[in-house]
Amino acid sequence: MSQPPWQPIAPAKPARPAKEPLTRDRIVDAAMRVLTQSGYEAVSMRKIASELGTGPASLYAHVANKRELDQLLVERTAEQMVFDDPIDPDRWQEQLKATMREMLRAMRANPGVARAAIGAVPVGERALRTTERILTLLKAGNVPDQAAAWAVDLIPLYVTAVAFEETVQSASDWTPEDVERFVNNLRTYFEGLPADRFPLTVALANQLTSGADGDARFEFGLTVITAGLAALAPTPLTPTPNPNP
Amino acid sequence: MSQPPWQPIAPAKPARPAKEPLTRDRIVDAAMRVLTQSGYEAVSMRKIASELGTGPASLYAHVANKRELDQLLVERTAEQMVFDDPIDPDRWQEQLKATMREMLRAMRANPGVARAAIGAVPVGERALRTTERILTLLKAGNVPDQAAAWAVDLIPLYVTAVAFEETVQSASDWTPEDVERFVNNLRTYFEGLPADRFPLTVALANQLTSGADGDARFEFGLTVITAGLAALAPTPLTPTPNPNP
DNA sequence: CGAGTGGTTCGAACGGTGTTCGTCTACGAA
DNA sequence: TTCGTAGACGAACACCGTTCGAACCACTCG
Repeated sequence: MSQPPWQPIAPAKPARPAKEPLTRDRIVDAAMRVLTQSGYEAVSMRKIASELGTGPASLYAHVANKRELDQLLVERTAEQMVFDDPIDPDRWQEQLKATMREMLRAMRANPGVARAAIGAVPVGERALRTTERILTLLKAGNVPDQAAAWAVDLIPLYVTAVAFEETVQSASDWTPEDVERFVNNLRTYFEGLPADRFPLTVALANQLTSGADGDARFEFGLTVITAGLAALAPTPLTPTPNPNP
Repeated sequence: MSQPPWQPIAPAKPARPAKEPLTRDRIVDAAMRVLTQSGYEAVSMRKIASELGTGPASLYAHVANKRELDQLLVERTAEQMVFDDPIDPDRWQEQLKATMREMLRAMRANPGVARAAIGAVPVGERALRTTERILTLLKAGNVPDQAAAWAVDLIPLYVTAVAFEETVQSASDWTPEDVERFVNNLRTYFEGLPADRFPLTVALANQLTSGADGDARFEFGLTVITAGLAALAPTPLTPTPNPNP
């Protein structure tokens, strides 16, 4: 009872005023706090509970299990994605890339949530806006319906996989120097391979180990996927000098 | 000293006859057994140890930690991939797809290994052959060096993500009927959305929920990635009826 | 031959995890 | 006021990865 009353300045708030009872929202809030501060590995029922000043068993009245809580975290992350750029059919490829960049940004802002997202079908309110936006952009690009629908699966899968990969390697408490040393070792390892059996791996050792630091690889994936989708359009609307009937 | 001499009946056995000592290989063998039988979640140091008739502490003389063991499982899986198709530059796109299919096949044969593979850089002997093969195929397709090098990252990432997604949803002990029911519910959910805000999601509800069963979605990803990579070639060697200068 | 020595084996334990059980409490309805 | 019930929660269960320290074993060196 040492807790002060959490009344906001205006007491006319619709929510409960004192000794705030546990709710789903408060639990997800606490989980997000732990997630952004300490990463996914640290998000345990115990830590969330202690963050709320209670025990782990209390959470189970509002959340079925940790998987469900993970799903809620994914939805929270989806809610943080903002797509305010009005759709311009002529720039659909660039806008699709920007959409994917925004998805990655939101996932990076909540390190570790990708792990929960990779197997989850997004059915939440805001995730649907992402789906609708992707479909609209692909429609603008004249991509066939079935292809567009499957792209709705492919695109989040790629973005999530990239985010997950990043969190996995950042979770192993490596310093940037460690990463650089590892990459250097990897390059010299590639260069030292028997050139008769792995000629291209040896020759491209530099390229293989470049871009490990940041976004270049992700941008490459964006380019590949966007170009691949564009190639599925029966009549390309892209600025190709192609005077089609 | 109560231990009797462990000589077997026939002393001419080629393998070690008695009380086989722990080795890395035997540990990985046991881990693979657990993995294929019970999935990744079940692969614990304790279970592996008891499979070998010992305690978990014994493993640490041969394996640094569980992450290293995971890496070894990934390498084992990579060793199971067979690429005996001689490279034919004219069919590089189809052969690239076949390579990715083989990667998925091997990962499916070891359910759960994808989870260990998704954050791991493949440096093992056999994983290098995959790398070399991908590079060779992309070279045949006239893909630029840096693009080919990054594709070596992109392609396993996609295949692994697909495999991981599959294992996640199969790990949640759903029967095929459950999956079908879930997909049906999802479709009616999409169909029932407000059509003014999610017009395309409603209209494409059927396509969005199709192909959940098997390989259609994976094949779609292959097509997109391959086409996207082909588009990066400065002078396309693909059979496109494009009389370019 | 005896003494050391360095690597394996492994029981026990530490500190963590998700989850369940059963008790208790507090509040709205009757 | 009493009752019923939903939520809170301490305690416990069955796991997990990992470490410690003692026994053990096959060697080599003196």
